[in-house]
Amino acid sequence: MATLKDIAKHANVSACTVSRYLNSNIVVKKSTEARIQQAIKELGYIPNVVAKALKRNETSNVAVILPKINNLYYSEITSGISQTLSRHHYNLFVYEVDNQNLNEDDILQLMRENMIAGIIFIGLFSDKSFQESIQNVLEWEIPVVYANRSIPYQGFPLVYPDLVKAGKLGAEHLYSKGKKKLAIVHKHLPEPLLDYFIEGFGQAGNGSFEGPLIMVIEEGKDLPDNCVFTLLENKIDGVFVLNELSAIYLTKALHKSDIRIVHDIAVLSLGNSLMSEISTPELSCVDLQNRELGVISAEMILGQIRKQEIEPVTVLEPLIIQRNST
Amino acid sequence: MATLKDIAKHANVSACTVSRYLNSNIVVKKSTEARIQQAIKELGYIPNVVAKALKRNETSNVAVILPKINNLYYSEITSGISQTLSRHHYNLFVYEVDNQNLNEDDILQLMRENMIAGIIFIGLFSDKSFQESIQNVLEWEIPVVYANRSIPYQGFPLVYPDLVKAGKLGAEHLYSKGKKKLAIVHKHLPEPLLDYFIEGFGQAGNGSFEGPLIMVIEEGKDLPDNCVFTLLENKIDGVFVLNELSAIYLTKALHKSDIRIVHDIAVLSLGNSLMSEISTPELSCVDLQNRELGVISAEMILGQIRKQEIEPVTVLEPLIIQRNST
DNA sequence: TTGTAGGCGTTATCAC
DNA sequence: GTGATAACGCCTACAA
Repeated sequence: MATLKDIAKHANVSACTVSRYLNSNIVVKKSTEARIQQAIKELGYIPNVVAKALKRNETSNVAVILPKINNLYYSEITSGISQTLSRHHYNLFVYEVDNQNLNEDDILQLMRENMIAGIIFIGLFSDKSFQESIQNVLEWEIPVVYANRSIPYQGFPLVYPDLVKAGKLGAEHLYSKGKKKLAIVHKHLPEPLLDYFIEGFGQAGNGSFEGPLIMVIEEGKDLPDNCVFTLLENKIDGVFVLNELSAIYLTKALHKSDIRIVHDIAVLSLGNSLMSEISTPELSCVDLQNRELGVISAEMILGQIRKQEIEPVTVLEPLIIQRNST
Repeated sequence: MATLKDIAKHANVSACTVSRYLNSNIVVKKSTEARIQQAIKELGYIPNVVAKALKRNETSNVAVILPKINNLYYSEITSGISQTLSRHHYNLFVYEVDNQNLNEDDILQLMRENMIAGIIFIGLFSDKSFQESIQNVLEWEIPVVYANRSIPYQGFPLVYPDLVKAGKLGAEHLYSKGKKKLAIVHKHLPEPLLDYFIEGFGQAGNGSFEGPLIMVIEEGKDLPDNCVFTLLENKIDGVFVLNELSAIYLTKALHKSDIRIVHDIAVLSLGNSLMSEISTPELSCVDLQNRELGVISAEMILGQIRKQEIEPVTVLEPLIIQRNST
């Protein structure tokens, strides 16, 4: 395969002239340019990005670390990242950590070996090792973004949806439909995250309503135990399910028990993937803007790579999507 | 950052000894090994994969080219690929071509610049430029797999589901439920692909039943025009929808028209993502084994990279999944 | 069992 | 405007 040197020889210039011309670092004479262009065409020159990376000590590769790519929640984000990176001529590595025998340290090792230009972590790392990994990443001083992780700022850039606002929007929406007794169903959400939603509920209705009933889904289950019974017993008429899939299962369970969705109990979901749209009834939801989250994550990585000042924390505004379950 | 040379110096050996030791090309003396290990630990050595790639003229990076990552159909396949590659210490580049201003030639250029070890194409490329791209790939002689593209063998490895079998299974399933007049609904499927299904229908029931009614969904629409009306008019009692999303929309449309799914019209879907499971009613489907397809694609790429003889064409056996729509 | 030296393809430095 | 030279970090004959 033709190299820069070959081009140089063929065009009767030095390799460095070709290099600088291609990287538009210099202006060359018209005649030189023509000869170089012709050589490139004739020899079918393909630049070697690997050699370039070695010399420059940086690649154009960004890695996304996520639990699972075959999950619309994560793949929406990833698609936003992919689109943004590609527009800036960066490549995207994807690493799934769920499936595989990869732990956080393995991943970091891999990143460094491959001279990754930046890393976007999506979702939750196992909390035990999280603090240590963070430490390693910070020491390494590589561009990094934690996407979709609603935690206090600890020295690395964050992008996440405003969960308090999500809670508030959700509660307000349900109240506005005339619902009085609300519940939150969540799938083993860590305490601090859940608290954001509860805080949002508190803000809705100026605190004049009582707090929501909290119901948790055990690991490996689709719904809380005795879910429908508990809802009825507590005379709940509006449920905010903090997980799209569970929201769907809930509507199924309610339907099976002949409880009318909306009229008897309204169900509001969180996240706005295709699943909400295709389920029956179509789910109203609080849209967390996942694609946008991906786009912003990528932009923040690129900003860091280019040594620009970036906003350390970006909080996205959730949106209410009205469909047929509320 | 510590390099191989640093390790060598620190361990009082030559760089080449360290290199060969790390690549397990030689056995070194116990004492040497100990010193090297210690040096690596003390200096925190991270191998530079980029330099290695330059020297060896090959990377461990495999690229997946697909239309859309935020689509369960493709992301299931991708997840299978990711898992397999990671087990063999290969990295995965993902390129979306749908979203972006990337055409086939841009992609190929990118692949070559980055010294990609192999490429997996998922799904359909625009047919105009497809033949040309193929030509380029073949000339380049890089490992490549076309996944999920049911076409005749043209010199490059293929993995795809047996669509004739899928059609046969689907028809047999519907017949076995007592359905007599079947229809196929497809979303602008290219002629040859559609013909596979029709052939499969022919094989079911030993040709003693009449051929299915073919209904096509126009670009940008969810269902064929006058879909329900046409089904009723033709007294169709079993529909095989060759697109999961459309199958869901069809059940919705039928429900809206007060037509009983299963009893009046059975709906069979193609593909077995989470969507089939969560829709109402839960969709029976022909499972195309997408994750398995990804796993095999990755294995075929790895086989080629390792210069092993590989099966040029792998055809996957579809499976019937019985749920509540048939 | 270990070391020496050259080169992979590119870019940066300095000179002209 | 252009060129010579060295260097990025690693691997691999070949030599010892």
